[in-house]
Amino acid sequence: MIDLKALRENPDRFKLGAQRKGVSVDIDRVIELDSHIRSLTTERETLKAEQNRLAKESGPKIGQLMGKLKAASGDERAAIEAEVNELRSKPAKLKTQVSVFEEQLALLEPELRDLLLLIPLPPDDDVPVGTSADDNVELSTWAPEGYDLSKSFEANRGFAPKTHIELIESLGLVDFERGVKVAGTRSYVLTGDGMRLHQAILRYAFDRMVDQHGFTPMSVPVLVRGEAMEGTGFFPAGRDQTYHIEESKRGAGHDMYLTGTGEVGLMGLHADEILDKADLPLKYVTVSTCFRREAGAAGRDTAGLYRIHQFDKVEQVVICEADEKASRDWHKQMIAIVEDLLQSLGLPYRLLQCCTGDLGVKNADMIDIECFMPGRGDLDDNERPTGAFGETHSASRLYDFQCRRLNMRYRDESEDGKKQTVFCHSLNNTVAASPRILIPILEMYQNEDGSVTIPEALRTYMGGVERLGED
RNA sequence: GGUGCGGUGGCCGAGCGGCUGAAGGCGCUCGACUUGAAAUCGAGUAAACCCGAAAGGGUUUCGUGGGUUCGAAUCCCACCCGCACCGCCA
Repeated sequence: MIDLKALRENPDRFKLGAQRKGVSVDIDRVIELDSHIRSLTTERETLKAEQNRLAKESGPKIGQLMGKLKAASGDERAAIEAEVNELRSKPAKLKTQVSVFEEQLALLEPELRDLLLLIPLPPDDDVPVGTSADDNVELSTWAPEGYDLSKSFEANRGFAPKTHIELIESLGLVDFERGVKVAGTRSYVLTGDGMRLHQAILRYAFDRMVDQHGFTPMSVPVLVRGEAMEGTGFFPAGRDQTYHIEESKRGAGHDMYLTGTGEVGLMGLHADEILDKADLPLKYVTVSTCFRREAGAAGRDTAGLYRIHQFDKVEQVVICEADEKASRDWHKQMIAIVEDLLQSLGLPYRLLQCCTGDLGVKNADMIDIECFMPGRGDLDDNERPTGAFGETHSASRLYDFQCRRLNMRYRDESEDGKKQTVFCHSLNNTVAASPRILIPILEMYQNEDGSVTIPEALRTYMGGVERLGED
């Protein structure tokens, strides 16, 4: 949720932001509704104040008169009754007047709310303007000693790489056929060492977050109420991407949704809370199963483990004070954590500055981290892939966009010493999403004989196994 | 699935038609005492929105929505959520 006051003061900033993000939303209508609602509100409140005043004034009088009435009779009685009726009628008149305004407001307020939910957070000025992923900007690359990203995998290693799909098949790590049998397209079953490697990377990443980076480990619901989806900014825009459990159709009180990221559960934890400033920043890590419908991605990445409906992800979330510098610093730190992890695994990667058109409604800034996948990319003359980077991580900086929607605040003192409540800032970043991360691991660690070496860091999580596919 | 109970401020908890934006406690802030701290004592301390340069004023909010009433945290209705016990069960 954006700040309505800020929009009122500077609508152009939000118009430009929406335009740069490629989101079409009628901001002029929002301004019109807002000013209309405010003038109606003022009138209603004036009447209401008068009504309250009268009620306070005439209440005791009515009480007194009613007392007298008991003892009175004849003309005196009639006079008292008339006076009581008079006293009662004034507030009643106001009440009908108030209800006229209330009816009008009841029509306009939901419209404003619905529109507000659609207005994107304007991208920061230092985010490059662009319309699609093609306009994203590479910031840096990293590769382990002895691997030169400017050369092909074959030039580096002396043999042509197999794709992760080929390696998976020959090593028996995944059963796609049976996955599809059980759950349909884009489903899979990790088998044997495939499942073990999947668990190994998740646990390795999770443990590092807790042990080395001091994040608080959490388990969170992946089946959540709509409020959590809306609060985190995934609704209404991302409804299509979300599995919807229509429990209300079965008589339950409300529907449920399967989350596409642990971010939803983690951010939902403190919704509607006023936090203690001393408790910030909150640093949470969770590992959760993620569900994505991948609507609109029909035909893209249909083979292999790249684009699937269900996966597991270690996710980091930071909730910090409302300070741009703090947000920016945490963003860098959270990216550094991932770089450190990837370097410990010896996986080549690059940092990609997402352009405005690739940000989504809730981000001010987003850095994607892409691992190098030798089995991806365009095909060469021999119909073999030439290798390409593939997104494995995404680091978002959201300012107070989510915390406004979630109503997550903390107490602070303003410069003049006054106490106030402030919306927190939030950030999130992938730590490791598997099985997608298995793609670069398998493809980069493959050997000429078709075996795959287990990265050293993961071996303790693999019962000491050093190599898959060894005779 | 059955039965019972309940949802009040940052937290706990009282109130059960007007004097209640809400007792009391905890927490927090400031002050006194103290070499300092603890303890103790005193004062203060809800949120959102609107008007205002500010001082200040107004409206709303006791789960949500509707109703009764001159007036509702308090009465009525519907809904949501939670807890306890029983049944079933990983």
